[in-house]
Amino acid sequence: MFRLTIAARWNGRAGYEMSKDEQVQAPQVGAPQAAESEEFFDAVERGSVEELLDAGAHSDLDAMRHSAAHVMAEAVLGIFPGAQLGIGPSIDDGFYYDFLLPRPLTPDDLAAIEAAMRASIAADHRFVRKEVPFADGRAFFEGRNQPFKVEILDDLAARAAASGTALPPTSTYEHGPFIDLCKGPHVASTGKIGAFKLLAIAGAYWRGDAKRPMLQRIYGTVWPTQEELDQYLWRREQAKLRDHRRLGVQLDLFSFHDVSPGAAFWHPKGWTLYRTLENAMRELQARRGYQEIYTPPLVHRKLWEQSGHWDLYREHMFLIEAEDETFSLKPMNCPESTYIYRSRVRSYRELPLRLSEYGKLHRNELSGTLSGLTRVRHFVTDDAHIYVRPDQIGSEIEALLGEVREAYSWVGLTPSFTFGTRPDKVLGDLALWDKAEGMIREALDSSGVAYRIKEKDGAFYAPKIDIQVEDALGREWQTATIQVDLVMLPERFDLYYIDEDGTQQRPVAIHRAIYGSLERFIGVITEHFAGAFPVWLAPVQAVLIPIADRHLPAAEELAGLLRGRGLRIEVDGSDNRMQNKIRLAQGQKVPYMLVLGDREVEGRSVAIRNRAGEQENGIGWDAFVERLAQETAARKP
RNA sequence: GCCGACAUAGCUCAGCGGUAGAGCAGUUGUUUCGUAAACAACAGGUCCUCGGUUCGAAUCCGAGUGUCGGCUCCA
Repeated sequence: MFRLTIAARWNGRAGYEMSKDEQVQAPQVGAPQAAESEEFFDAVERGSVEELLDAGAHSDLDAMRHSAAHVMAEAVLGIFPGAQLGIGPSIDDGFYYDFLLPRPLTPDDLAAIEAAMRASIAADHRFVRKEVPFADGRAFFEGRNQPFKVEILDDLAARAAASGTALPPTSTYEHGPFIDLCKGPHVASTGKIGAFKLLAIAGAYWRGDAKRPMLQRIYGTVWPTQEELDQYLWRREQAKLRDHRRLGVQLDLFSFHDVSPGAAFWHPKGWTLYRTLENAMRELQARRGYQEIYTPPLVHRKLWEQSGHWDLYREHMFLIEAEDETFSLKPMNCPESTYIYRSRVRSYRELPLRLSEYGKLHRNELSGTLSGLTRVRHFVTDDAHIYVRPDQIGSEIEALLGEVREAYSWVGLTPSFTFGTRPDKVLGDLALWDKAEGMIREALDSSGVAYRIKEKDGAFYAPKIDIQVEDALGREWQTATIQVDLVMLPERFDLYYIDEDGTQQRPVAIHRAIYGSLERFIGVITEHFAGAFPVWLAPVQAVLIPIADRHLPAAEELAGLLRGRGLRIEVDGSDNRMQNKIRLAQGQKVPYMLVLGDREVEGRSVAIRNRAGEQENGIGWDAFVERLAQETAARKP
């Protein structure tokens, strides 16, 4: 329920598939009484989708949302009699409907549509389900000039023919003047639709296909009561306050400029955060037997021809001509690491060989997809390529899953795992793909982690385990990835090692990133923490606040002690009043404000205020230095 | 890339054919203060860029760029 409409941005494909099912083939499940159960309202308040499902009320709210979509379509047809209807499913928190209209919609149109919807709801039309023979149904929608509905029906017919089953009857729902192809379920009558609001107009390709017509989609939200609608709108406002793009400006972390779309300019505080994350990972990697490398960002096209990127990834690469030769800014680190692998003959004793790299990557993403730090054209991954013997794959993946869990515990995120299988366009022998998929499945199963399967979601060179995290608002982000590559690096670059028996053997390459892109990871955790980063990550860990000028030397002295331990400290030596200094530090979400006045200077102590407003007075300097150093080292979220 | 919207001071925004505005931030001065805003003065703009309409354009129209909401894509 906390899930926002904008969540569709990160979940677009799933949303679309759900909508198709919804419209055409979802089984009918109804729980009409559940909405009144106490569990239901508790779950709404807690915002838990899972609990809602448990309470059995999901489908009832769903029915209300889907019904609201029908009422909206009725209103749109009233205003644009020739409108052609696409699909109109319920989604998380609301609904949408797609229309082909003679002109673009304006915000004024939304107001008019809302008014017409209110009239329909006030009229309390009953929803009536009807089933007619397929041919009659098809003729009906054809006669009404609804080609998209006819297409849906034809698809159903084709599917029935393919599976040898009988043509299904056409099911429609009718309320008042409006009739739609629909499986349901719906609420009993339009009057049962609660408080709603239309939220946005957007373009959407018919059936999600960029080659098909662009329809106009109207998003709306609907809730059982006005109060719940108001709460939802309030949560949307709150979500905007923790948007990393806004916090990036407020906290002086980074900025974006039109001279380099899709690439962040990192300010001192943001870069501090960035390096702190990077160095924490370096520490983990040193402990886990990695060796860091660095390879050139600008590479000749022949490398990409050899790796397969030229055929399958070129559209995402920035190309550069120099002296009649074509180079590319690297979109991935992987191929170049093979040059280091091949720089001498490798023994089986060296494996696993774990080469990590913080490589600067550029990918030419479509301009319309760019979005803050979470979708950029330039970024850095905490990448590594691990060359292993085939028998080491299982243990290596298990170790990697442990690394993911450790790193995510630093920021209090719970990773969830997805297994992405072979996509349509791939490199290499399908038998090798089957083998690699089998290895991943085995490792996942033996490590005991719960995982989902996403068909055809692998990379073009390897199946993969993707790691998603939810931020504090329940939105899901893809960050880490673990890929088992039998093809691109080992085969295409002809890698081998000398085995125990003196024979040449092919290694397996595991590609992995734990934060994924540092940029995206920082975007996610900024929203997760609403900018209030934990002590170990905060760009400024404490601000020292002298009450009057005469306390400034003592503040500088304490700052020196803290900085001597590598801690990140600012002294507010301005002539603002103490109250204002505290206000500014709160606004910057600094973990600790240390006030020094006459009492503190005399006793070499500080008055500590944390950003939650909690107060501790008379803490000795040495004790505080020790405490902050320990909290920093602990890397607690 | 596609559909739509938006672009005014460092930030948040008002102005919407007739001399460019506010709050915060900034600078300077006064103030030296005990847990979320001391007081005053000053300064700050190619109203995104280019072109058009008009006696006159921040304002209307067109193109470009960027951003935002979606769609498609997403290692």
